[in-house]
Amino acid sequence: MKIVFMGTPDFAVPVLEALTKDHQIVAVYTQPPRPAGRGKADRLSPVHVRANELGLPVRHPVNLKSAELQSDFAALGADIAVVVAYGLILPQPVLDAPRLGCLNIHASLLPRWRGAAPIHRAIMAGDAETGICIMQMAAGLDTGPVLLRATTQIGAEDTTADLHDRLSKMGARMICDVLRKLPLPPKPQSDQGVTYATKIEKLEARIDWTQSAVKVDRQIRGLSPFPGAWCTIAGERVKFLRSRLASGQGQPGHRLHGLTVACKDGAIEVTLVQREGKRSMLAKEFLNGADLSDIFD
RNA sequence: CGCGGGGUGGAGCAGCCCGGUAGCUCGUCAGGCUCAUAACCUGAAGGUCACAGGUUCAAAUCCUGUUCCCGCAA
Repeated sequence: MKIVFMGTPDFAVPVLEALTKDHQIVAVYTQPPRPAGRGKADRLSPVHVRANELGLPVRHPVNLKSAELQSDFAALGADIAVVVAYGLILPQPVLDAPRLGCLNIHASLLPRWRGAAPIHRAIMAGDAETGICIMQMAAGLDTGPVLLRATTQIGAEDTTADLHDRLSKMGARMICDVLRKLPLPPKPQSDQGVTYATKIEKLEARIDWTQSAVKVDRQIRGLSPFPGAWCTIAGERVKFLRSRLASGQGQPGHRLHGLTVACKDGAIEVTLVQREGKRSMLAKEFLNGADLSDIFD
């Protein structure tokens, strides 16, 4: 099939790669290069980079509001568009342009966690499972009818990075399935159980040790690796990237032993950390180095 | 040229400001102790101190350039 691919971050890359095997990608749409990272230099999106490597034509409009851009899109004559974490609202004319419409890969069990950060939110909420939904795109935010759905368990020590990886691969496999089996019966989303996965704010990353151990643990795992939950130790900012619940009691923020820290109730054990200016390291390695303050805040 | 931290035996760090025998916590290897252990004791191996210049009697340490890694911000 002739496919238009629309996506931006790493999550979308495996999907693009999978599609190129059996289909013709007539264009790749992605977010425009923006100044990012350390230098301030314009940086291409991960999808943009991969598309270049694959020799695919890339388009990166700031939005799709103009009639001209919309007719350019329609002129591609695609059978279908596959959209995954693109980051732009698609106007109705765009949704209608491909012969078979637009399909979206969403990393949650819709209608739960519609929106921008479904993986982070699922972990932070302590969900036992999440998954992938492939839906026929409609006007609203992640409201379209679902064509294919699959679930995966969220392990007690899973981080967003872990799930992100797993779900990305699932999505890639599933979209290929869907394209092979079309047409599939669209199943409208329930209007019960709708929740929204709002964008992650930097402010959410600061650890508050007066929260329960369960919440702190979910926060650490949910925000790993980005933006990374953190606190300060003797004035130095330290990110915690993996953790698990531990036994123990104490003053919130006080280190009980190793990297086991007391919360409001119970404690958590941090297993992967990253100091400023350093790469991430196992708790064991971290503990070999500096002698630690006993109070984290 | 957005701000900033760092590259020291296999790992994590100290030493650098105030140049002059390379140290700590682990790991590894050998031996000992122990019913046993991620425990303990003894000993050993292992480092061109990122790279290249410069200053100096002498540079991990001071100066310059290069390169790689990372935090903030976006």
